[in-house]
Amino acid sequence: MKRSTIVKDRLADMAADLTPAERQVSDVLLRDYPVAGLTSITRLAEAAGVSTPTVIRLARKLGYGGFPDLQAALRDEASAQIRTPILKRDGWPENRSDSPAFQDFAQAVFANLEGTIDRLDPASFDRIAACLADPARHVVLSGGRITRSNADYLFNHLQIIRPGVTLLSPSANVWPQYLLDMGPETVLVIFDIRRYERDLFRLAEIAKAQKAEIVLFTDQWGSPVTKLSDHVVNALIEVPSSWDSTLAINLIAEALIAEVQTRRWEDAKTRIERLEDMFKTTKLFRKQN
Amino acid sequence: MKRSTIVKDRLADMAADLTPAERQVSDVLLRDYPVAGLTSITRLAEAAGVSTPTVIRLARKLGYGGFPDLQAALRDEASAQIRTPILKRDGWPENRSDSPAFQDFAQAVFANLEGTIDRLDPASFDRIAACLADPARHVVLSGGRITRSNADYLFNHLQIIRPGVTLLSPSANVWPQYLLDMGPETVLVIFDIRRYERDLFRLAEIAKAQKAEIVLFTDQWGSPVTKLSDHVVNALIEVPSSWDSTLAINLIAEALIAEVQTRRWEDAKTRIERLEDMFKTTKLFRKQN
DNA sequence: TCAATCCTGAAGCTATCGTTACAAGCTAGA
DNA sequence: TCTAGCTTGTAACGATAGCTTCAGGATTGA
Repeated sequence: MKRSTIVKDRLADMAADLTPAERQVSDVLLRDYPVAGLTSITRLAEAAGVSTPTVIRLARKLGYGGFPDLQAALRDEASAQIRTPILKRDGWPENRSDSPAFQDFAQAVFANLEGTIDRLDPASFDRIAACLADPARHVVLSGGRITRSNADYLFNHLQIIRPGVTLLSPSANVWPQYLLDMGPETVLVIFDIRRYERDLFRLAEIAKAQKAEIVLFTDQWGSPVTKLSDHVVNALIEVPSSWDSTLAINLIAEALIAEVQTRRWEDAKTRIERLEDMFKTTKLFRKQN
Repeated sequence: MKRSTIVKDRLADMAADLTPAERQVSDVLLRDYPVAGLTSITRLAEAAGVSTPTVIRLARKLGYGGFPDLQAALRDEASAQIRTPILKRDGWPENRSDSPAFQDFAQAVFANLEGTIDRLDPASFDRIAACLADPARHVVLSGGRITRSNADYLFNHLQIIRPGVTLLSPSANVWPQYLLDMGPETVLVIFDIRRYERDLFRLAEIAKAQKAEIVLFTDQWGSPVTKLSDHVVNALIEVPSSWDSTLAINLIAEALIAEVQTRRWEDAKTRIERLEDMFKTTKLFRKQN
């Protein structure tokens, strides 16, 4: 019989050959499997009411070199059990000829999206949506070197849904004039992932001093702006590339757009209809060219 | 702020106050959470590439008396996570109070991403990457009302990696001057999802007449530009919202960026280093403000 | 009852762990 | 450029873990 790599199976296989004291250890292990085995040998022995050598003898009987080996096996199992299914999804299309690099990349992105949703506080999401949906508030968006694209994306949609949306220019030297008009009714949305940008921090500082409400989209480590922010979205951004992936940020941005749109459906509807009309008009003009 | 008993939450709360080395530890912990923390402090430190005192400092910062305390907390969490019945582990993180709308949205996005990857022809992906990585080619990008953000995103990154990248202005009336310079060495990247834009089609027509190679990012139904394009990426964009989700387009764009970067690593490396230098210089300038 | 065998824990040893103290290195601001 | 403060790793230390040895105790069969 080939020896199973699963500790639980080995315990079952050897059950008949175990001594009473060893069985007590086995019981404790199985009661909170596999985490129970992840303490020190001393504590495990105490929990089972036996001595430490007994635990070692059990580990050896199961085919491990010693207790640390057994523990490593248990740790691997715990890890495998806890990992969310999407990570180890057997759903990855077989018979595909994607490069391993592409597959790794895609896997990482999925893990990031999942992890980001996992960390997102639903209540916080609601509050952000409420800010952005409030027509009385003025929304100002700003991003950094890379994240300006994300800011642009959110801006692009928000602007269609509601009035009073401004995208700050990437160059910081024109910001002061916008800062002039910021007050308690302003919602400042900042995108700042590593490497965090000093200018954005200063922007947040001044805006905060003027009582603006700050929404921050950042990475898992958190921009310094975090401590100035009223609402923070932490997105996972690491992928097997020398670039960071801002896909998770866009996911939340899109979800917010959908939510905001729902909240102010009546207003947005007419607004969009008017917009469509204008586009049609523009097109007519162009036909003359 | 009441201190959460969940290590993950504490990490998130403190994220902004962590030092770079501590962040590395945090990273390792979260990557295989919570099991990664169940080794010895030495191994954890090694895995994170830091020294053991750093791990202890992190543990203290999170409010634990020392590493063993932190580890005990992690073990409890691992135990709790594994004990929970297989609940709805399939797919959605358990015990979350997300609105159904948000869940539906996220589910749809995941389905879109998977479907998009599924439809993507690896060979085609490679050919597109080859075009974009070829320094002899000139890359021109253009998007529509919504997709200009996607074009901007790809532009933003490509520009850092390689020279000869141009983003067309959203206003079609300045396109002709760019069209003047298009030839067989030009790669024109067009983003066009419903509602497809006539201007983009004309742009493609003229570019095609001048022998430019055309790469098209579109939706599952296919923009009219398809018939003029040499390479087409069809992304799924439907979500339960009155908006379309361009997340799948960004996924492919990001994957392409990673691939292009890999292909021209040597060149890109020095280019990025020079860029970093310039940014540092700019910072020095800014200090005078 | 006795002897042979097996089971078990106490005691001690060594390697490793977790911790502390301190100094070098780095960064930010003047 | 220089200084103050922060960050980080090195080195040294007790404490603990994991392991070995060995002897007491239980069990079994004659």
